[in-house]
Amino acid sequence: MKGQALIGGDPAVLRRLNLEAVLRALRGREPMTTSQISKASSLSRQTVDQVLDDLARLGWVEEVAPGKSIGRPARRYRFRADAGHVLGIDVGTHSVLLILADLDGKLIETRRAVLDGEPTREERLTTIRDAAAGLLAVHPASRLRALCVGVPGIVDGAGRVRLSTPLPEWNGLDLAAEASGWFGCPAFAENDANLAALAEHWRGAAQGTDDFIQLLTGHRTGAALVLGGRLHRGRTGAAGEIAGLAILGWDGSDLADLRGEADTAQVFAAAADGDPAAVERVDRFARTYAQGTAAMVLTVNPDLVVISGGISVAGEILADPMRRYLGRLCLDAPEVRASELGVETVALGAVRLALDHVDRHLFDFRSAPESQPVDRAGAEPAAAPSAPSDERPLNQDVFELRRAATA
Amino acid sequence: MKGQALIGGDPAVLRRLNLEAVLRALRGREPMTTSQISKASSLSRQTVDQVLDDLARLGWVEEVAPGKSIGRPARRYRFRADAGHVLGIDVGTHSVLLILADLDGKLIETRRAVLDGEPTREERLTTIRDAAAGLLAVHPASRLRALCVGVPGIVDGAGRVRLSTPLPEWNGLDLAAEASGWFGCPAFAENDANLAALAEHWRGAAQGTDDFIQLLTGHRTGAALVLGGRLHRGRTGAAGEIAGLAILGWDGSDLADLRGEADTAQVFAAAADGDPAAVERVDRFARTYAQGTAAMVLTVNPDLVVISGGISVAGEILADPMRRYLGRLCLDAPEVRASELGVETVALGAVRLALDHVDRHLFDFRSAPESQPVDRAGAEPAAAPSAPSDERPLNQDVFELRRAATA
DNA sequence: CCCCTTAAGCAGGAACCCTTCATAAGGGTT
DNA sequence: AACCCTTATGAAGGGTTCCTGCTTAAGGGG
Repeated sequence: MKGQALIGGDPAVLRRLNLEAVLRALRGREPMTTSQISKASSLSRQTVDQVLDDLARLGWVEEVAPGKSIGRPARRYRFRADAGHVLGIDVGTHSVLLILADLDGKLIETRRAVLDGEPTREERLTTIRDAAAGLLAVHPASRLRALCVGVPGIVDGAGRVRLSTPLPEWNGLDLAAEASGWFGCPAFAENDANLAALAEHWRGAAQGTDDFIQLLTGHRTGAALVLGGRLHRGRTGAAGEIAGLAILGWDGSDLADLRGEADTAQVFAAAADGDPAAVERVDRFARTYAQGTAAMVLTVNPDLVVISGGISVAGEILADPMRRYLGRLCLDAPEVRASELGVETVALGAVRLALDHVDRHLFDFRSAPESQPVDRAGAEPAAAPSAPSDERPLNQDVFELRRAATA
Repeated sequence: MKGQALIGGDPAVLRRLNLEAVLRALRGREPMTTSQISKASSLSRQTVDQVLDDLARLGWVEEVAPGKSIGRPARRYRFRADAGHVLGIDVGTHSVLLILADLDGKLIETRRAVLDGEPTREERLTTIRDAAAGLLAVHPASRLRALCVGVPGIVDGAGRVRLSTPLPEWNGLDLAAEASGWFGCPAFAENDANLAALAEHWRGAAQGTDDFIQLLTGHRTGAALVLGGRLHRGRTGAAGEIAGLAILGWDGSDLADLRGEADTAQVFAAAADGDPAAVERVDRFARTYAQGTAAMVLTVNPDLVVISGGISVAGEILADPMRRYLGRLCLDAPEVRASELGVETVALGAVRLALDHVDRHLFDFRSAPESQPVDRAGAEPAAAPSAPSDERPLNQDVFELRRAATA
């Protein structure tokens, strides 16, 4: 039914499976001893030992000093989060935010680049690329495994910019293909609201929730959907564009009234102090806001609605009336939370998306023909033991390692 | 991240993987020779031979007469679609439709049972169970592997009836648990609109489309969502209940006007003949209908909207104005098609859901801890070679077969 | 009746995993 | 300091699975 490959396995597939199992056990946790991994993966200690040996030579794991314990000290291994880096990029109209992170998602370094005036398509690209190159130059030992660029506008599944009002010069640009030529690593492009949703799911208000709606309201309002734990983009990446339905009022004055960022915060502050006029304005905003939201909530019946973007400064002042109105409009109202992630949200989501790609590649023992971006892997870096090559299946690497060892 | 088991593999896992690969190659196709399977699965002919031997002894495949060809005639094998049956049940207010199908989804037999008056909870259950038992009695050799019951109303993920207006006596009933006690096979319960969507995806207007909205309009209007090729139920199974938003008009008179089934067909016929009053009524209906649909379309941005239920008799007479209005309301309007499946739609979807369970069990080489229903498998049927046991992993069966052979 | 073509069957070899037993390396105790 | 206890490490043996190469079998066509 799906594009599931029919291929069944050599014994090598088994090995690959076990490489993955061990890696998965080690990933994101404290260093573990061989025996602990053996228990966790239900493999024999012997096998784990051999697998760890391979992984160590490939550079994916590393031995650390043994811990204190009774009996003979056990060797401990940790996942080498520094075996690769990923880059998340948030492109705004006048500035660009870049985050470099390791494979555990720990932020290594953040950088901001500014763009004055009205840059051309190429100028914008070059500025971003140069900023990224500068950031990478500070960490020369690292190997970039994936990057993701967030764009305000509609981006299709292949990473082409379909329609961006804030960045008109990028309309029609095949951004993913462009960026994958930069550093010889897979590159992705994605709508910024979608990335914000990924960030909330990862480290924000939507942790542990697999079905939620992410509202993003700044100068205009968009929404992103996470369903079944996965981003739902829709046919052309336009899922969540409910503002298109005039009757729901999302383009009406009730919303515009509160969307100028300068004024907004003051109104919310006044409402918090109990100023009747401000309370009334917020309430009217919430009623309209809830109406459009209800249409989406009734459609997908999510667990949660996250309010983010410039409007999220309101916090409970807005979330509270939203709860009230949604409770009236929906048979089965979801939770409502305001985002607490800051300006780094979108870039953080881009990091997550890049990491997802790395994970998919690491942990899908079938050759994973799924949605790989244009991949000009460039020259092989001579397979130094400390620099795992990226776009080949694990078992192939092991195979070549063996050959080299026996020669 | 997901509940992915960490288990890595014995050599037995490899075997299981290859059993599945061969089964998958054979499934739903014409009989194949060993060499053909070898090519399709990229396993060696030798291995395929051995695997086929196991599968034959387990009753999953069968040798058929060799075809005409040059050279030594090759033995040919086919998937034994009759190695098990599934049952799909559509429960209505006054009647119940049952379909028995084989593992290829071929319909074996259909039966209808009627229910007069206002049966109690138990009476309705008993009537259905007896009808099913009668149907199964006609095919004593078959082994029932799963069944699914479709219910008009909200059904949660565990198969409990949350809220059913047409079947009030079933409110709160744990239908899946109830039905899984009937024949010692896994049983599922699901909302009828959801099942209709599965049917359309399988053999109806939505073939080949992985993101679509299924509208179901009879006496009332509901909707089902298929996203990413999978049913999206929502938190409490209430996804698609857009009628709850009054402003969209789905509870208003424009729709009620056309929903009495007796009258409806006449109006559509008159509109097809060009009667201005009828055309006007259909157009007004379509406008309101499109408005509620647009809210969902803008939310999920699907490829297709399927119109089904009593209203689908309209065909193009309704689909056409729907296209027009959706085109105005949506930035990115999807295709619109009227269902052409008949009264068996829901029962057919129930068959599909039951088959999905069988497939998942057959083809997921990990022990598949996912969403298994209450499973009182009952007494083991002494493992006759022609009656594969169902709720155990394939490789365990093979193992026991080996043991018996060497003893 | 012989030749050609294709399939089936039978070793031989390699990769992988598991179990078992002996050995090593610490800490605590006498 | 020597001994014991605990736990980890290392090597050997056995079993399963898969692949490759070779020989044998079974048809059809000249």
